[in-house]
Amino acid sequence: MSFWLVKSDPETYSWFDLVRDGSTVWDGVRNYQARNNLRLMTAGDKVLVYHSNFEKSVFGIAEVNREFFQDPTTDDSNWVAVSLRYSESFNVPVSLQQMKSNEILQNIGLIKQSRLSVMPLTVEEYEEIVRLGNSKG
DNA sequence: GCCAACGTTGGC
DNA sequence: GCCAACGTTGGC
Repeated sequence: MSFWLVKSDPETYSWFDLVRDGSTVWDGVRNYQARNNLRLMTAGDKVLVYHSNFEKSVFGIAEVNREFFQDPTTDDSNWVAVSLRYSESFNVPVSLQQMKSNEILQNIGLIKQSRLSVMPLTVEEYEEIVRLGNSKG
């Protein structure tokens, strides 16, 4: 099993939309590096969902429930989508600032390469973010 | 709203 | 194949 972090502009599609919908097609990715990561996802992989822009926090955990397929929003076969299923919401969202000041998380793509929208996490990084998200208040 | 970082495009 | 110009993203 692998671990990932995906970014979304909450005005386009937010974590709360995923909570409501139960699952969604993660489409519209138009960056080769992000696309390559989508192609590496396998069913059951854990995916943290981050809001860019004004919220800048990880809100919870989703799971890959359908591996990559042609992005339905384009006929261009370069681009793929996956389907994600809601898994669990954090007690407290984990902010970008918290992650930046955490030693374990110094090398995550979110900090190192702020424009990449789909990135892998190590198990240590994944578990640290989940730990922060499930801590009390 | 500004700007840094980065990706893409196109002229040569 | 290089690189300048341009567009987009996202943090501040």
